[in-house]
Amino acid sequence: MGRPPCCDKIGMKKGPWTPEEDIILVSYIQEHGPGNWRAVPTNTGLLRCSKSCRLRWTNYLRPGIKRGDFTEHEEKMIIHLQALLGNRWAAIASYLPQRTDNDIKNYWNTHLKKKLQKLQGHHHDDQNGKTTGISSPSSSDSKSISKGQWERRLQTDIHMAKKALCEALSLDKPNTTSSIDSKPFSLPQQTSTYASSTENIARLLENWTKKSPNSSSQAMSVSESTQSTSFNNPSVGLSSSPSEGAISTNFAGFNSSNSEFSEHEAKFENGISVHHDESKTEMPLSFLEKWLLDDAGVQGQDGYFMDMAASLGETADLF
DNA sequence: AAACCATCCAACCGCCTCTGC
DNA sequence: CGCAGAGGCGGTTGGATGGTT
Repeated sequence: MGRPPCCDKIGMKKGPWTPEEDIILVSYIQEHGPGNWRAVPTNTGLLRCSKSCRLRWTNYLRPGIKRGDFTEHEEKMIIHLQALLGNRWAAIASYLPQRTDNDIKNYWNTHLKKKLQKLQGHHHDDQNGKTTGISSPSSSDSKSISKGQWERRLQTDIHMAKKALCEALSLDKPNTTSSIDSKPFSLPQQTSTYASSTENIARLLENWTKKSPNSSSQAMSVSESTQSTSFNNPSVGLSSSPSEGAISTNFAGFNSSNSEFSEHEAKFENGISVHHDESKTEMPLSFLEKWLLDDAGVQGQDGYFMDMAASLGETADLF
């Protein structure tokens, strides 16, 4: 409307983030926690708008982000969830805590959409144009879905989510400290998530030093000014050195004060797996994952899920 | 080796929702 | 209740990179 975009401010920088900026941002968030993004540029001196800072954090610097190729398991999850939720990438991302909504969106647009379109075309040839593609609520097919049907879907969606949560909470591992409030995360998780962040920074610095060797010392002075442990050591988060304890504690406090992250993690602590290592696909399926991936399970639901099963069963042929 | 094309993905933009006053 | 500001989200863009001709 009348309100100018925040990035219209004079002097605001745009474009790719430099490692220096990343370090400043991470250092600030480590100290103050994410949130109050409006204050970030003013308090850090970053010439970035609040939105840009938030985006950079959530999509790139946030701990626990897994980068690289999507696993087959993740692909399936995305396809199923997209069919279920439509292009609600943030919602889909909440089921894949290691991936950002932007990543999922990009992956969908560049890989999965094409894959499914190809498949859809195939089925059109095979079955005389019978609608066999994914049944996305946001797709053109969804226009034929009545409002009532859509509401039922939504209700079922909520019901299933509730059920999943209940089951996850009640059937959860007996020895887990189910008290989220007492201590949200175990230490290894913290260190591991921190390691991810550290690795992000380390990777950045690595690339950065290749490009501009002179600026690395600058970066270190920035990071050293706010924390004793250097960011450019990827092993820091994984090690069990005494100094790591300080970092872990730091990030423990950081996590607990981080509504976005801690909430995100807490959501998945019970039942819905949170794995910060690369062995995610090897882990046993959670209830929800089973539900998402098991077409037979889907078929037991109402008409929507019958439709889902029909369409998803075909998408499953992809793999 | 150079030009062209396709793909990827980080970042931006604009709209919507939520919250506080 | 209405308004304004901040955060969040989804769509889109454009630069970088890799592959092909």
